[in-house]
Amino acid sequence: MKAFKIPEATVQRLSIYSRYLHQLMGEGEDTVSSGQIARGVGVSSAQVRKDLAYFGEFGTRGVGYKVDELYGYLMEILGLDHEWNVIIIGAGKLGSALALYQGFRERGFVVKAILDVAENKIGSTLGQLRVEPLDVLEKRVKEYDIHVGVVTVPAQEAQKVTDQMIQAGVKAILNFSPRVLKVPHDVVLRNVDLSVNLEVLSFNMVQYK
Amino acid sequence: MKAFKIPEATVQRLSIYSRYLHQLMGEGEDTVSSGQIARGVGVSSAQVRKDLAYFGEFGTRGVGYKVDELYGYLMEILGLDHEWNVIIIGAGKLGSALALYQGFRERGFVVKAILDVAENKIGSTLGQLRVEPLDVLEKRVKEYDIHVGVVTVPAQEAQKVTDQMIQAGVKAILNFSPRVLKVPHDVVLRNVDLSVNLEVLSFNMVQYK
DNA sequence: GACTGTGAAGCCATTCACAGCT
DNA sequence: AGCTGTGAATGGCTTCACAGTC
Repeated sequence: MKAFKIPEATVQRLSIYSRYLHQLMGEGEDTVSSGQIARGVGVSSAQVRKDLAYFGEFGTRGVGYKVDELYGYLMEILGLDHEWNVIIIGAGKLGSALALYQGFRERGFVVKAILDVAENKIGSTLGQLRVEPLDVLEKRVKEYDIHVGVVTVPAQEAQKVTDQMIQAGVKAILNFSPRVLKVPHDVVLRNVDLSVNLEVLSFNMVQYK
Repeated sequence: MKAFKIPEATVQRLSIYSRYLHQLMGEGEDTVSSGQIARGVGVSSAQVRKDLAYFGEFGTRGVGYKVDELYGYLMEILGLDHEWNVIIIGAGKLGSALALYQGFRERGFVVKAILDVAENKIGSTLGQLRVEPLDVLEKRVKEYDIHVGVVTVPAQEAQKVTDQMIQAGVKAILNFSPRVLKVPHDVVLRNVDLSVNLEVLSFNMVQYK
C-alpha cells in the first residue's frame, strides 16, 4: 500500500467526498470539478485537490473528474470495495440502535452478532439478530470472520470486553464508551464520545455568548 | 470571556480531563500531577499543561493540582456549571436511544422533548417523554428554553429541520445525519458521522494489512 | 478559459527544554 | 527534588499561487 502517512482529517474528508459523489451520481452528473465538490461539502477546492493528490491523479486538467470513476477510486482507497463483518458488544439502547442502523449496511458494514451479559437482554431479537451471551464472543468472531468490534457497554466494563475482542482476533474497535481504551499497535481504534461532543457545543455556546 | 482562539482539540481534551478528574475524586485522590493525568487519558504531560495554560494557572509548582478544584474550573470553562435543555428531532432507533441515554443527563444535558413526522411514532413514550409532531417545534423550543437541537432524521430531511430549529431560536446543533448542514455563523454545529467513523477504521485496516 | 496538480508559504498545534516555585 | 508554566523549536496541515494541460 501507498503507506505514506495520510492525515486523519484527509481520510475523513474522502469518506464525505465519496458520499457526495454518490449523491451526484443519483442526480445524473457526469463530471465534477474540485470547486463543486468543495462547495458541496464545505471545504476549499485546494483542499479537495490536495486530499486526492495523496493517492494519484484522478482528474483531467481543464475538465474535472468523472464522477463514477472518482467514486470508484475513493471506495477502493477507503477499503469499501468489499463487506466488513461487525460484532456489537452491549445490547443497551445504543447497541440495539446501531445493530438496526441501516446506514452501516448501505456502506458495507454487516452486523453479524450482538452480545451482552445481562440475563434479561439475552434471547431478545433485533431484526434478524438474537442477543447472545458474552461467552460466545471468540466462537462468533472466528465463525463469522469478524473484522470490527463495536463497544457499547458501560465505562467500567469497556476495557475488559475490548481485551476479550482483541484476544479473539478483532483488528478494529469502535468505542462508544466514555473511557480511554488501551489497545496494541496493530489494532485500530476510534472513539465516538457522545458527551464530549455535547460538551464542545456547550463550550462554544458559552464563548460566543 | 477569554475568547482567544482555543483549539478544538484542546476543548475535547478538557472534557476528557474533567471526566478523569471525576473518577479520581471518586477514588479519594487529593492532588494530581500533569503526568498522572497524561497517563490516565493517553496524552503527553506537556499537552495537559499547555491546554490548561489557555485558561489560567491552576497548579502549584512542585506539587501539582488539587483534584476537586481543577475539576470545578474545568466544568466552569466547559459551561457545565448549569444545565442545558435539549430537543431531539427524529424518533427513529438512534433518536430514541439518545433520548434515553443516561450519559447526557449525568453531564447536565436534559432532553426536554422529542419530535418526529411519522404518524406511527407520534404518541409513543420514551421514559418520561412522549413523541410529538414536528409542528410543535417552535412552541416547545420557547416553552422549554431549548439550547441544543439534536438531528437524527434521514439525510434528505436534515437541512429542513435544521432551518426550522434555527428559526425557532436554537443556538447549537448536534447532527447525526450523514449530510453537511449549512448554519449561520452564530449557530454552533457539530457532526457525529457514524459511517465516517467506520470508514476511517476500514481505511486503516487496509493500510496496515 | 477552465481546471488540475503541486511546490512554497503560511498557519496552527504539539513537543521540547528549562527557568521558576514549593 | 518535584512539578508547573512557558518561550522556542518542531512538525504537520492548509492555503496560496501558478505552471501545466485540455
